[in-house]
Amino acid sequence: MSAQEERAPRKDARINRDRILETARELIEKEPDISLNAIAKAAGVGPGTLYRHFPNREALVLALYQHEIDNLVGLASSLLLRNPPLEAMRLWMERLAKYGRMKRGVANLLHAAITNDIHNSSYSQMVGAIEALLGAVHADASITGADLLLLLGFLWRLPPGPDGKARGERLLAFTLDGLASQA
Amino acid sequence: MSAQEERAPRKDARINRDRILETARELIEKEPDISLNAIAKAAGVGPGTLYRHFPNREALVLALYQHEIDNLVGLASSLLLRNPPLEAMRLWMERLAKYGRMKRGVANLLHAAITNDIHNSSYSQMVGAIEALLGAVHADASITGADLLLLLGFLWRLPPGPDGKARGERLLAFTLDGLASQA
DNA sequence: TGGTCAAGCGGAGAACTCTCCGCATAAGTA
DNA sequence: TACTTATGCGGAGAGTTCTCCGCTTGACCA
Repeated sequence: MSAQEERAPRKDARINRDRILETARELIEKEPDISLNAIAKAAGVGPGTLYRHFPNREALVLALYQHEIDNLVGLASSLLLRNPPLEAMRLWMERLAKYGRMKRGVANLLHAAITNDIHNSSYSQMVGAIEALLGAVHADASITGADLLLLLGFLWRLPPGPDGKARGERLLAFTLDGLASQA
Repeated sequence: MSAQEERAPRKDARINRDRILETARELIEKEPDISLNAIAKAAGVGPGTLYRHFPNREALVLALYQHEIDNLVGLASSLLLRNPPLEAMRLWMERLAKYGRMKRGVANLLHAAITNDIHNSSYSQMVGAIEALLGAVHADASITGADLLLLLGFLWRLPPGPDGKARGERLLAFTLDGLASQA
């Protein structure tokens, strides 16, 4: 039972958090490898404050891209409304691939979300979206949503450039064929 | 043309390299996250020396496991001699999975070899082994050896424990089904 | 409005990775 | 053997990640 009452955060804490995020967005855009200390300084807070809000670089980047993850998650259900299941799956994966290619940030953050902290909410959202797609394709899949997300990890480890794109497309086609043949 | 004569390394350099490797093998066994400085100190060399021989942690771990990579590469051809292609492929992948599970080192190092340095010899050896297996399964595969190695990356990103093992087995079966249905 | 106290802050500092460069020395040369 | 030189060595130190803890302050209550 014991529903632990999470007291709302203090206002200054919220302000600091927002300032850090805003500053980080600008600085990381310019220079992806900028140090967290430098971000803290630019945001006008101490390093301790930054690290309290975001325990490591990945957590910070994750927060930066939370919005885009939300989009991706929402996309799954809307694709399912308008398309046959396999087609929805294909379209969704292509969008995922696009994120993986464009923003290496999304890439690493998803990997981090997957590996570091299994109770991470972004991770469960993503798994949920995939489960929905997978369930539409066939009710009793041999692999789970989490399995598939892990498998799709290749999308954010592709080398940059047209070569990487081609490899991503081949592997995606391979994966979809596998899913289709199970249906 | 210009075949640049690589002069043989100095004897003391070779000795130091070996001492570092030997020390690293012992220390990393006990404590995987031990600092490179600590390894250098234990090996009786300065940090600079360690970093000259191995530019970063991954390069060092890669050197430690070079022997096991050689084994894996050799295994591919001997499996092909004794088994039908698909079975050889299956057995080889299972061995790969075992390495991935047992030694997280092999894991990360392979990832590093794949992503960082495309001209890395361990990487090309592995791709070669996979090409051989793939070629035996079907002459005109839609995916390349490098593609498949990238796909198999899930093997060294599995969570530890029985849960991870089960997931690995499911994904491996999925992958093999896909390869088989292309044959 | 003043008092209480937990939430939150900042920065000193520990530990680490990796680089740079002056010095030592192994390996060729005469 | 004595000389030369470029290969390799070591460690100081710059830059980074992340932690710890004493101090500050916002939020709630009387």
